[in-house]
Amino acid sequence: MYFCKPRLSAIGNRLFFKLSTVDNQLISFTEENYLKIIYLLTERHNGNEVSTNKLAEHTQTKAASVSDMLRKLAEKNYINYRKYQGVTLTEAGEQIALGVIRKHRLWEVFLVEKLGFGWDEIHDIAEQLEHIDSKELTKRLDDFLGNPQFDPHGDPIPDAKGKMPSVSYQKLSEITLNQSVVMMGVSVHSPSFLQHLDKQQITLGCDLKVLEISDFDKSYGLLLNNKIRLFVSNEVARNLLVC
Amino acid sequence: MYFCKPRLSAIGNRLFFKLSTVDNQLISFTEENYLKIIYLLTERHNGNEVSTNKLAEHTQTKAASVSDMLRKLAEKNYINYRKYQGVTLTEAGEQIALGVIRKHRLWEVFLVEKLGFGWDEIHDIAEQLEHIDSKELTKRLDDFLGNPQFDPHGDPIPDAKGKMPSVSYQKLSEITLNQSVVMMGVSVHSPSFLQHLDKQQITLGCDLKVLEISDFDKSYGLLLNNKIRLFVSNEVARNLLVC
DNA sequence: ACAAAATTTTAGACTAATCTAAAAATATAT
DNA sequence: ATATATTTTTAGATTAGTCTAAAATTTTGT
Repeated sequence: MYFCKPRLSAIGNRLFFKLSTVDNQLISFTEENYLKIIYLLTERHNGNEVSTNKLAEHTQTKAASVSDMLRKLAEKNYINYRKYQGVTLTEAGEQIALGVIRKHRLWEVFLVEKLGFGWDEIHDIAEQLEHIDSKELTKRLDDFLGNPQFDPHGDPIPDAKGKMPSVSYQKLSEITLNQSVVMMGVSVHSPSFLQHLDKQQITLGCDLKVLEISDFDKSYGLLLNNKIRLFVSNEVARNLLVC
Repeated sequence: MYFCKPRLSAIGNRLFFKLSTVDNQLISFTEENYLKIIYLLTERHNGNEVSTNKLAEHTQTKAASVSDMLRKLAEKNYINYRKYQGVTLTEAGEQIALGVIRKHRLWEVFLVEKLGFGWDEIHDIAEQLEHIDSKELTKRLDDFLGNPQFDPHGDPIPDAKGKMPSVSYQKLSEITLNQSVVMMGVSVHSPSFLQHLDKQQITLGCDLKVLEISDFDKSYGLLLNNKIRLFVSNEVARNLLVC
């Protein structure tokens, strides 16, 4: 039999819950999560600082816990942190975040393409798989999947060096009357939203022509794949990414 | 964006590092590991109690830590524990252990069959993947792999209900002169042992005929696949499983 | 510009899982 | 059979990550 200490590891007296190594720095599972969330929220806020409260909301912890963690991440030089002013990632922090996001999105491709999961079922599983620590595994998985550039939600997959494929999506809600666009992604990944799209047969890659924009509620009348008439609320239109 | 609390979860004030749920009981990552190791050591010791020191050795912790954990696992009724007398698994504990072992071995098949890893490279990665908590994922992975009964080391894979395929392997060291056998598994998974076998082209499923057993050191002279003469030490012969 | 509201940080406490050192129980050897 | 050695457990401490409550800072509204 051959065992090894798998994901808990004691360094000196210190217990780390799942480690990965970047430049010989130990990164805990929890730290990876914070960095990933900071990356995604910064991206969503066009590069602006992310606030403690926003982080508390998305890590599902309390602001006090976030403050503690921010102090720690700042000490390790993963984030730029001025008290009360929110945070952004340093270069080092961004590389770690991109590594986690890369794994998350590759696993999502695996779950959909190889195991036949729906795009509404994969998030929570990928949330676990994204922390598996093996460079070689990530590389081989990437090759096995055919080096995909985008995940099943249309999100770009960073390459091994952390470089993101460039994307220039617009929201469907920004598209004007009679324009034809291709559905490229979603900006919300909640199962209920994705299932709503499934019901209307709106899938990645489908054609959408804007036939009508309601004056009343800004809902959209669409022609799907030059065949089917359908209507989506403005809420849906704001979360559909097209080009 | 859609986040969820992935693998750390607070119940009341309690922090769990990675949870899985069996009968609504929360099982931490660490508990899963202890149960798995108790299962494997009990199996190896023909159903006899496992000692605290043996567990400390295999969990890579100290005996004092093991004692603490045993108390906890006994409280939750995962193990039968009489102080100073070692432990065995209860039915509940065994089911959890078998679930972890099932995932470990399925992932090993995936790593070798789909990603092209060598059998000497997969243990540490599977050690992480075995804790991914999703019934549906395990089921789909199992189907994707063609419902394998054995992993790349020849170890049996328990089914979804925890039932192990029955195996009746013998050690090569128990085989008598001139017998022909098929290589079915290994009882040690260390990379160095597996690489040693690779060098000699000893693989799962190969034919081995015992041509010679040295009086001096009990090493074995073998005929591999009716073609190649080779010699293995008694140490190797004891860890090759055949039938 | 200042008071009130909101946000963020600090202080102090808790849990899981570990540790070391010491005490208790069991096993071994003469 | 008893002293010694080994193994196991207990006691007390530590760390990461969380919590609540209170204090500090920033933002907002008049």
